[in-house]
Amino acid sequence: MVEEMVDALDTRIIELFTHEPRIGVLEASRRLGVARATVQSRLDKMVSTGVISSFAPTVDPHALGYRVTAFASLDIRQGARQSVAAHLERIPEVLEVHTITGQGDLLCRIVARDNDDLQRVIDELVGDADIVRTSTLIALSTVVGPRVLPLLHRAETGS
Amino acid sequence: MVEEMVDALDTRIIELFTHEPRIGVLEASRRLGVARATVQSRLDKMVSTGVISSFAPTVDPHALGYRVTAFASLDIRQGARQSVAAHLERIPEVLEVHTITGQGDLLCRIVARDNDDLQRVIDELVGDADIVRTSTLIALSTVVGPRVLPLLHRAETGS
DNA sequence: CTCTTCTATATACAATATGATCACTATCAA
DNA sequence: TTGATAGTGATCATATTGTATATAGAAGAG
Repeated sequence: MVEEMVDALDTRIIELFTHEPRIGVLEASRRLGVARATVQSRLDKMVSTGVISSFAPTVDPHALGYRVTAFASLDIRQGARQSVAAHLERIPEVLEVHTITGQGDLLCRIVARDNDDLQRVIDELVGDADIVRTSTLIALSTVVGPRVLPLLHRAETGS
Repeated sequence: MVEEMVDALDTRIIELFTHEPRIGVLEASRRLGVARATVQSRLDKMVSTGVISSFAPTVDPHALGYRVTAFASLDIRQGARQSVAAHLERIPEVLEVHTITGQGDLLCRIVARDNDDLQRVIDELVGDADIVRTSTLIALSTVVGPRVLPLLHRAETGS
């Protein structure tokens, strides 16, 4: 797969739909001063190349009552990655797991309703015998929210 | 703010729009066997309560050529959190920053085009004199993708 | 320089979805 | 019993969509 290029128009389209997702293609084309078909085809292209991976609604765990976010780094037994991954996948509070370099083997992003609940989740997490050691960092606050728009600007052709 | 409840219909609506975001409210109501106004009002409610935080398109940094994801934990000088946060915010490759408990003070999710580029980003990152120490974990692979649907099911009323 | 290809544009049209109501019903709790 | 809340099914005018076409300009290959 080759690196996909985006230009200023692509960026503007994504920004517009990021801020006002419900406007529709026609209204977007009016706002951007281009033809409807242009917006249409740009969107299609970005979806097909994977730059836009989805238009799925973003669900906020916080609003669901999951107020605590934590990062758990797990040391796992040699060769047990597959089974541990399957174990983690079964826990809904585990939102994301990465294999990593460095001291731990896996880094998980987890959420819980509160600190007590976090303990429960961690207990469930380490309930796999192949997990040797864990260390947990609780996220106290979010300083820079999840974002990609600045990156998109940097990736833009000619910048 | 009170914890927001979701029921099975809410979950099905979100799932449907997650898998086929472009179907529209009418088609969704047909698929789910409920009235259009019901889907409409459920969506409106979930947006207003924040359960659905947005319908923004999801941009994939990987497709933009940012193939490396890393987590950097930063120790910062006492009382410099504000200025460091501002510094980090200026770096597009920094996608997310959390204040954390434990050894580090801040945890950042960063991306870069490749390993060399990651070095550049880290150099830029630590270019703030208030950053005392950093340790970086490179994400080698994603074992469990970012997800919230399983959590949504757990949060569902009566489960 | 010329040919080819790609992209954007303008326009058209039928089919469909939207937003906004409304009246009616069922359910639940006080 | 009385409200209050939610879902239903219906209507309506209007706007958007999906799809197609022909054209013009720009960029790249030879």
